[in-house]
Amino acid sequence: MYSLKTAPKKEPLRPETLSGQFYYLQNFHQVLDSVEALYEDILPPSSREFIEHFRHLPLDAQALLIRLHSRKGPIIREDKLSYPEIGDVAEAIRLLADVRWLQVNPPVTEDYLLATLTKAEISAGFGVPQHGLSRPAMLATLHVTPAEIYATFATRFLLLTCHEYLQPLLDAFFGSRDQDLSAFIVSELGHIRYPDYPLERRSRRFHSTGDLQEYADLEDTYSRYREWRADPEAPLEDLLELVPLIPAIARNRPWRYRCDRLINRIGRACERAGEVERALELYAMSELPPARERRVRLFAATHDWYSAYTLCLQMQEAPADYSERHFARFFMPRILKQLGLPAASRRPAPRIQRLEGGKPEDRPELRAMQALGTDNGDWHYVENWLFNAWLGLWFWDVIYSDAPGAFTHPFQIAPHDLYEPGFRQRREKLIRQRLAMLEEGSLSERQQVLLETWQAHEGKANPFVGWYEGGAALLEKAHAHIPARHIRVIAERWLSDLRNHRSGFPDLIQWRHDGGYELVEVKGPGDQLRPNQTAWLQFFGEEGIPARVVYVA
DNA sequence: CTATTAACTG
DNA sequence: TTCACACAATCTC
DNA sequence: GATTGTGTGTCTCAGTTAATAGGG
Ligand SMILES: [Mn+2]
Ligand SMILES: [Mn+2]
Repeated sequence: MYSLKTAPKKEPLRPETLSGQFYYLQNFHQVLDSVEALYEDILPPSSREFIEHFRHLPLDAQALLIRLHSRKGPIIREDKLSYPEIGDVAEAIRLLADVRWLQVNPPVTEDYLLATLTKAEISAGFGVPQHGLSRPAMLATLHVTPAEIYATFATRFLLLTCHEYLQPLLDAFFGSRDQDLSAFIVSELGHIRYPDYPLERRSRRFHSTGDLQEYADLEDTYSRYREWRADPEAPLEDLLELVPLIPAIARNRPWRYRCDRLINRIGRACERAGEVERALELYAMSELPPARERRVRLFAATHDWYSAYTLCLQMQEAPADYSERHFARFFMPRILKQLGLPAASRRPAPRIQRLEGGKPEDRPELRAMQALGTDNGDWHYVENWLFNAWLGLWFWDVIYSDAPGAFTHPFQIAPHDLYEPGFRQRREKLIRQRLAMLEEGSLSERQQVLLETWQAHEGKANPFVGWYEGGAALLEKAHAHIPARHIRVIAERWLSDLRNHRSGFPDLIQWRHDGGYELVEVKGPGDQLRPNQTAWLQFFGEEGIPARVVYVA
């Protein structure tokens, strides 16, 4: 792989000697150092080799590789490179090509090459008219081979081929694919301020080379699924090819959720294409709702009432979440009827208040506020913001406390395991303390805690607190009007499933003159309660928390 | 020719 | 990419 | 009424540049 001529120099590049214009290379070296420190023994051998050889490349070659990696690609034209800080780009290209991390004029199909050419260039190069034609229309009439393109244009076409070595390093560093090297810049420029959390004793999110491989396979398959979705012409067969690529189900792995979500989405696509058997197979692999609901519906649609009954019964007795509980409750009577079994009596429909008033062009929530009037107190349109902000502040220190595998790099908005099962269990002691604090001390002391937390962290990126103007005042009101017991039981339910229980709160809240409060969910015509809203409303009813639904005509 | 969009940058 | 929502089309009861 | 799918607004870090679409 490495010829003598390009054999590594003895001394690796020392990133601390880099000047500011190589900021992006400094950042990448930080990634390498961090990943080596945390995951040295489980990195794939090819990635370890990559690191070793990368460190020994000359500065220009290192810099060019990272510059190219930050481009969209996949094909990049040499004549479009303008990097004054890199002295000899041609030499850097030669070095990268020598170690096979880069291909010059690679054997790819012509569409990748054409994507780098402008309409004017294509027109001039191949004599096709460009005026009045959209790009797709122009390309439709054009038939050229890659060889012809290479012969026609003077520039070289570059393709990075080190993705398979580089990606595991970035996966290991970020722990997910939703961030890239731009996180360094965005943070440095102050566009995003991250919360403070402990990084001194980092613990691993990946525990073996297999873990890293499995996660990479999942994400690669996921992006192929997204490509399939984006193309309306793509045949179902292309999608079905992905199914065997989905990693063997990794129970208790952090990426189980993403895995099951991908399975559910492919299953849904199969349903739309009429591939019921395929869909059933896929859903059977997934534990994530609505997999079981879809199976019950498909059994029902094919009149397999016995299978529908068996599965629906399992859902009823051990619902994975509110949506399964909700579905089993309303769908079971239908199945029982088909089987000739007696159905339990229907629950009475909740009483709904109908309101009229407000300007018809306004949003239903605003119309309801006007119609409800302010005789008993002011209304505020807070929806999910209020309780998430309140609880997000109260549990701020818990969320950003040390926990196994929670924090691995400096650009995290939340702990990696925020929405994973076991989030509470891993922080049980602290959570109990914070819950107990809710009903200890004086009202003003607790209010002080909230306000100080707001002031200390205002503006920092986080999953729950939106730092809106006037938000702190609303939270003070909430603290004064909502009894501590109400907050505590809401907190318990919120903590039990942060992903699902962070939404579904009622639209409006009223601070009543009598010191109390009331929650109101507004429904306009054509809108109905969603399962997560029903779940909270039912919970509020059980706990004696004042909440109702109003319908705006 | 102008408005919109995508890519790129720090 | 992700929601939360409004609304339309289609089918079933 | 139930179900499913679609579109919309919101939110993406902010600012510059080049390419494209589309109208006159
Ligand atoms: Mn709402
Ligand atoms: Mn509503």
